[in-house]
Amino acid sequence: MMEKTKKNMLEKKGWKVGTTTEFLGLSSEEARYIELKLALSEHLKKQRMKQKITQEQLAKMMSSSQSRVAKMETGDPTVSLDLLVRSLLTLGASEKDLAKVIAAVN
Amino acid sequence: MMEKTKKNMLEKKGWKVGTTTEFLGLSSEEARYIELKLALSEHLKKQRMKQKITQEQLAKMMSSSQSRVAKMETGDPTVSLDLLVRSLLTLGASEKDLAKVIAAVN
DNA sequence: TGATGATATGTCATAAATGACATAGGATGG
DNA sequence: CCATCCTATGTCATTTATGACATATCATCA
Repeated sequence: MMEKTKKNMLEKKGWKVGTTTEFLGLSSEEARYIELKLALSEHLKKQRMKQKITQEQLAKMMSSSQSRVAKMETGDPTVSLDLLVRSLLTLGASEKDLAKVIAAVN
Repeated sequence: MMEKTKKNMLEKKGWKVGTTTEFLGLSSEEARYIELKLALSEHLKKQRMKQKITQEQLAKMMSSSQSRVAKMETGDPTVSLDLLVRSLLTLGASEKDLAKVIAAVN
């Protein structure tokens, strides 16, 4: 469950989150959507490191840039789910892998 | 597994897919990414209908428009994963629900 | 110390996605 | 037949995401 400090942390990162009350209510779609992205974000970083690949290399594999990969991994709000998923697929993730990460969010 | 006719169908819908050989090879990331979107797309339509909600109503719930919901459900290539996922969350899908749909893709 | 490699942050022009609107197509009842 | 309701398709101005670049921060090691 998300607490107030998490909301602050997210806003510091640049996320535009709704009111605190709404935010603290039983997970709005918005909050859950953000949590989903962050979960994929973390997983991406772990997977990339596990494979001993640099951001630069991953960027090249998917025709992106190092800076964008960095943003993906730091949970920058300008990064889309699309890009996160494509990154994971590029790293060899299976549909089941993705599903596992997503199912673990809450 | 995707066959040639599927590639044609996708291109008719407006998807820009790579070469046939690449496409028919063991699922490129691109193809898998597209299949993922289509799976969510279909699930969205099913869920919305199951709940007896019109595209117009769903659109209002998520501050979108009927035409965009239609595009989501018909697999229009201009629709993002983000929007598909947010739609499903709006319809009350749980993370496990999403995971299930994704895990079933192949 | 500083040099080197990796990651983070800021900015920007371009590309892509979005909501909105108009309108077409389709089904169902009257 | 034709209203009425719903869905699909096309288009477009605006918003948002993207790759690219510069530069900053950080860690490791000689």
